[in-house]
Parts: sequence; structure tokens; C-alpha cells
Amino acid sequence: MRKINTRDFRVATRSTSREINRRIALNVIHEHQPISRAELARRMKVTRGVAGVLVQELIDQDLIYEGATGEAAFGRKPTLLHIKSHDRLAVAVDIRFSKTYVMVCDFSGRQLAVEAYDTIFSMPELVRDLGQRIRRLAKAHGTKAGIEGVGVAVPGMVDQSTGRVLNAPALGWRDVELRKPLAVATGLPVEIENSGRACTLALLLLERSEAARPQNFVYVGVSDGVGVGVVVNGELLRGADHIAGEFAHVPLDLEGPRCMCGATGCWEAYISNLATLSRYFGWNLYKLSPNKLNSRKNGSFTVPDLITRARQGDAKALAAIQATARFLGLGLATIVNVINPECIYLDGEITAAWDLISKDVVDGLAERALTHKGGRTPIKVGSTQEYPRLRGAAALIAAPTFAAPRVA
Amino acid sequence: MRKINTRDFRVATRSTSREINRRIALNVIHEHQPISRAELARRMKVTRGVAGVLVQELIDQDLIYEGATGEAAFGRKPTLLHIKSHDRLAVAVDIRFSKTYVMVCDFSGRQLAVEAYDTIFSMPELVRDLGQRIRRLAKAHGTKAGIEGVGVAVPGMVDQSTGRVLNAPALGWRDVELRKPLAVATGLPVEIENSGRACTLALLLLERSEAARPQNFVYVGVSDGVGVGVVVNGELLRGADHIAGEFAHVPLDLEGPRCMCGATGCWEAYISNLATLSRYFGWNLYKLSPNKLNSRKNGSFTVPDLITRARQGDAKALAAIQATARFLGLGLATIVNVINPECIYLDGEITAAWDLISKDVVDGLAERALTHKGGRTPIKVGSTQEYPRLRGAAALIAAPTFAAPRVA
DNA sequence: AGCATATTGTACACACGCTGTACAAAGTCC
DNA sequence: GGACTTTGTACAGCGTGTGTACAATATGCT
Repeated sequence: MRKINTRDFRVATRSTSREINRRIALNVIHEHQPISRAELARRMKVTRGVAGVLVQELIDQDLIYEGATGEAAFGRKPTLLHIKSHDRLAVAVDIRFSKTYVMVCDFSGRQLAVEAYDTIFSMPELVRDLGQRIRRLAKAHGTKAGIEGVGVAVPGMVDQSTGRVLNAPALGWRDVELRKPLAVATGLPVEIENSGRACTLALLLLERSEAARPQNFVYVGVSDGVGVGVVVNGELLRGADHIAGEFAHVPLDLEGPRCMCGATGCWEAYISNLATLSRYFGWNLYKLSPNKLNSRKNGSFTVPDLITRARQGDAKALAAIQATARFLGLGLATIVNVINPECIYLDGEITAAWDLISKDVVDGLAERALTHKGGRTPIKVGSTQEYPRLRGAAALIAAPTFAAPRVA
Repeated sequence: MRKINTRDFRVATRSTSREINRRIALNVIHEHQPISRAELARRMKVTRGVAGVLVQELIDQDLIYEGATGEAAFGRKPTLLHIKSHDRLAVAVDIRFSKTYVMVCDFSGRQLAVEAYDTIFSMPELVRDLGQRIRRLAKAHGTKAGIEGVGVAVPGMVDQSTGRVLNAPALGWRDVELRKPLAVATGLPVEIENSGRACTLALLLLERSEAARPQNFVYVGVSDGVGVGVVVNGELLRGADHIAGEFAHVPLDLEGPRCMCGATGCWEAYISNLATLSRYFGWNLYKLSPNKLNSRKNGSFTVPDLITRARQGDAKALAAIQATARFLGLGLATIVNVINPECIYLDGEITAAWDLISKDVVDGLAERALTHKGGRTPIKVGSTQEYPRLRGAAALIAAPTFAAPRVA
């Protein structure tokens, strides 16, 4: 039951129905490709005539193509339709504290080239360097259609409408303009987004492996920080200023350990990789300044190393991981009580130890979930794909193709 | 950018455009009534011809009517259109720990009759009694069109799709079926909803006083418990099992005071009326059992009394109220960081002391808000209407008239 | 080979809905 | 009374889904 926005609505014209149905057809083809016109018509519950017209228009728009002839037990054999994603290219950029990754890929996420190098933090230099790399990569790998855009994933809060990075403590950025200068330097459309939310977009709009992907889910990526993306009714929750979904800084305890954001007791301060390592090494996060927190992350001992020790029988290592797991579950309970998603996608280094921690996570979740069913919200662990952040960045460019047209 | 649900979509038919535009017209008329066909056409940016047809259909559906002739400086005078709400009636029910309220009202929320009586907690009796009252009221006040439905607001979690009350600790209900038996007892359609969310629906879809009502906002009602309703993109956040938006039980401190829900440290346990009174009287909520918590609420000394004492110079009373205000603000910060609404509607007894507490609330909010702008999210205080919960209950019946048609 | 059967894909008449133009109705100003 | 303005309706035109018909293609059986 959605309210019509009486100050910003779209009246239906005589081409609105076609726009809607064309987009539905594209999504059905995307999910069930390869698929024939007749099968499309059955799934859409329209006549084959209309399906044929919709398909022809999508072919004219270069969004799909006719592939080989399919098999059928009886009757005329169908011509199968496919999404045209192989020769549509995007550049994906993932800027992290340690490294910056740049990838050229097609709209299905297939990698053509990947580069990684030490992140440049100062702003004019970063744009100049990144612009040169992207132009070089575009020249080397661009098809005749060229690169259609640059998607950038950043560990921080981004006003996606203006392309400004509002606050990225891990990079030391505050209210930095990035989209416009990078667009000028590359000559391409640029989209910037928080890395967790970019991953969420990739899950929502590009992933087609899992047939039953829900319209309401939450993505949680635990790494140096905690990135969260919320999908409500098939739409990424953005909020009034495009900064919604920051569950990472919801407190578990107002007087808890210091967080990189400056506050205390944030969920992130309990479950980030740094927090897990701190438990093992006995660092006192309550007394560290935000600057010193950052320097700790440069250590050579990582969470995967900690998991290895836990598997080798180091009881302290196991205890540290399981303590994180409990707090992870307690924070997920907040997400479940507030968003009530169909499922939660959990990603990050610590998920490699899922067999060791799943009980603690689920127990923590059930402990504070308000309903029995909420406490049993399915948690799907680990990304099947390499470079989830880069896929997310690419999704920023590729996803709008499949989005529903705005109506009413 | 919304994803099309490929397992549950609606293809546009040749009447879809008309459905969309008719509903837009209804909403524009609702917001700007009285309004002429020509003015409607200008606001919708369609020709007067189409507007005329849409209006005729809405008249045929008995949703609007032609009123008096309006004034104009030049030219032919317009016939003004109005929403037909006066002879469309609903019954609203508000079940609370202390009293149960029943109201007959029209679709604009205008009261025709109100009754209040001690709440019956046991289930077959409640339905029998309520059914009798509603049938009697319907007979006394029903027009020829009759009553169109019964809306019930309950302090607890409700699966609005099945009409079951999943958990209402204040009433001692757990997984209670209410909609179906009440529908049988009254012979009317019945809708059940959490009281905070019902109020939110009323704000979203019925209130037309405030021209600039946002599409993204949060309602927070502080009373015996804390009711929260979240509106995202003009739609009430419901979640997979219709239990989303429970910010009341997000913890401020995992080890905090005992809450009626059974957990500890919930926001509600810091800011409910009981929590405020406990601060003044020195009750230790950490050590009280949930049962005893309930009995405390029966006391004759209320928050309004406490506010009176604070205004009379009772420093302890003022301190208790302001401590609540600070925690109120800290919890609002979580809402702002997670939902990022355009504004927050705050209601409840304590808002009568807004002049005494606004600074503490805003300071608490700014303290943990992740962005400067988020920390300054406008807070709109107090309901202009009497019986906000009853208006919310009525909205359950009246609101669907104005909802956007589902498309794609 | 020839026919019945089944499925795919296209064509066409028709109904429905928005668009743009024209015009009658109604009222003000000079 | 005539020029002008605004409201409300009528109508031809075009876009789009609906339903039916039919050609194209392939299998199975006689």
C-alpha cells in the first residue's frame, strides 16, 4: 500500500504500458535465459503476439539477441533469446585502505582485466592516477561500443546523488568530491557508492544464479569495517540523504569500545576484523585513539591467520572468533527486528570459519530476536564470486538496465 | 531503482494506464480539494479532456462529488470537486492495557461516537463484547451505505496479513487470532495492526493538513511502550513477516534495564513512561520481573503529573524527564543512521514537556548521528488530532482507497 | 510419402486510453 | 454588445494490449 507522491508523480501515457511490459520481459529473459518468445509469453501471461513485439523492441535496443534454435519434443523449434551482456563493458573500482583494485568487466560481471596497487589517499593525485589507468584500460580492452561507465566502491558514506564521499574514516576522507573530477578525467559517466551497498546492488540486480532471490534482504560484509546494504521491496534503502542502512554504527553498548567513527560501542567496534584480532592480542580498544586504530590494521597478522590457529587447536584464537560471532548475532537481531528480511547474506573473512561460529551467531540472533521466526532468519554465508566489491562497483553501471520503470 | 519481482509481477493491460491515472487524480483531489477539473488537469499535466473522463469515473465510483461553483477572476466559473468522505464510515478500536476505545468515524477521521471501557483480556469474551458494541454502534450511526470495516490498533506485534497478534506483552497475548473471530462476530471486514504503525498509516495516507508531508519519515509514539512506524518511499515498512520497524527493542546497552519484552537494555526500557517514572521514584528496573513491571503501570501517578512537578520546580522530576530525553535522542540517532528519514514525528505524554526536553533530545541525537545533517533531522512534536491511535485504526479501513496501484 | 498433431512465431481486426484540436458554455472587462 | 478568458466536452488520431487466425516447422504414425 504505497502512497502516491502528489508533488512528484508520473502520469501514465499511452506508451507507459509498453515501457512496463518491455522491462518485465527483459527481467524474465534475464532470469530464465535462454528462453523462447512463446515461453516468455506464457511466463508473462500475455499472448505470443505481444511477446513477439516486446522481444523485437528489445532486440532493436541491443539489449537481447537471438541465439541458437532450441530443442522441443513436438512442433516447431523455438529460437532462443539471450541477454546481450558480453560486449557491454564497465570499469569497476574498489578503493580500500590497503589497496585499490581496478577491473574491466562485461555487464554480467565477467573479468577482462584486473589491477591492484597501493591506494593513493590525497585527492588530486588519486583522480589523476585513476583517470590515466582507466583510459589505458579502456583503450586496451574497449570494444567498438566502448566502456559505458565507471563504478566506484568506497568504504564510507556516499551521497550517491551528488557523488560526494561524505565520510570515509578508513581513508581519512570527509566531504570529498569524487564523481565529477573522475568523470572529467576519464570522459565517462561515474557512479560512486558505499562498498557494502554496491555489493547489495550486485546481489539484487545482477546475480541470476539463485532463482529465488528475495525482494527483501540484508547484506552484511564484515571486514576492516562493516558494510551493510538493505533491500526493501526490491529496492535498495537509500533514505532522504542517501545514507540509510548504517547498522554498523548502531550501538550494542553506549559505553562500549571506541569505534573508528569516533563514537563508542558501535556494532562494528565489536565485530570488525580489528576487534576480533584485538580480543586475541588483548588490545584495549577503549583507550586507543581513532588514529591508532587505523595503524593497527596494518599488521601482518590477519583474521584468516587467526582462523588457521583456531583450527590448529589454539583455544584463545577460537574464543576470540566465537566472541565476535556472538556479537555478530546480537547485531543481526537488531537488523531482524528493524528490517525483518527474508534472509541475510553474510560475507567477510570470518565467514571462512562458519563451521566454528555458526552456532554462536545463530544463538546471539535468537537471543534478542522478538519472534521465534525472526530468530531463525536464514543466514547465507560467503560470496560465490571473486571480488564481490568489484562486482558491486560494476553493478552500479550495469544495474539500471534492469530496474523497474518509475510509475505513479 | 527497483528490481522487478520475476516471480510475482503484474503485466500492464490496456486498462492499467487508466487505473494509474485515476488513482493519481484521486490523490491530487484529496490534497488540493476543492479543485476544478481544469486545475486538476494542469497539476497532472494532462489535457482537460482526460481529466474530465477521470473525474467522471471517480464520480461514478462514488469516490468524489461535484460541489459548489467556484470563483474565478476571468472566464467560466469552475465546478469544484470534493472527496466523498462524510458518508463513508468505519469503526476504529484501540485496545490498551488500561482501557479499550471504540469510535465510529467517517473516512476523514471525523468522530461520530466514542466509547471507552475497561479492557477485557481473555479472548472469547473480548470478541463477544466487542462484537456486540460494534453491532450496536453500527445500528445507531450507520448510514444507508453502512459501515465499511473495523480497524483495530493493538500494542504489540501483529501479522497484518493473517490478522494474528503475535506478541502483545502489555496485554499478555501471544499468537492470538483476532481478525477472523471479530469479522465473524461483526459481519464486517476487520484489519488489525500495531498501534504505532496504525498511527503512521494515518499520518501517511489520511492527513492532508500538511501539504508537504514527506514520503520518508518515522513515527515514534512514547507511552506505556514505544511504538514505531517507518515509511520508506511512501510505503509502510512491513518486512517479510510484517513485523519490521521494531526500534523499541533495539538495545542501547545489552546489560541495561529489564524490558517488558523479556530482554534487557531495550530503548523502550529507557524511555517508556514507566522508565521515566522509575527514575523519579528510584525503582530498580534491573531487578523487577516482567510481571511486576506490568503492575507498576497501574499506579495513579503519571508522566503528566511528573511534568507538572518539574514545572513547579521539582529538580528531581526535571532530572528524570531530561534523562529520558537524552536516551530518547540517542535512540533516535539509531533510527536516523539506519533509516535516514526526512523527518521524525514524535508523540506521547512526554512531548507535553517539549520545551523542557528538546535540547536534551537533540543533543542525544546529534551525539551519535553519523552526519551533521542527520543530527539535525527535523523532529515534529505532538499530534494535532485527538485520539491518534483511533485515527490510526480508522486509517486501516480508509487508507486503501488512496494507495497506489501495484504495477510491474 | 502423406496426414494428424503440436508448437512457434506473425498478422490483423478490435477495444481501450492518452493526445491534440476544436468548440460550446459561461463569465468579465471595456 | 464585442473582445477576451476560462471551463468543460467532443472527436479524430495514434499507441498498445486482446483474441483469433494462420503460416512455418517439426514429430509420430500409417
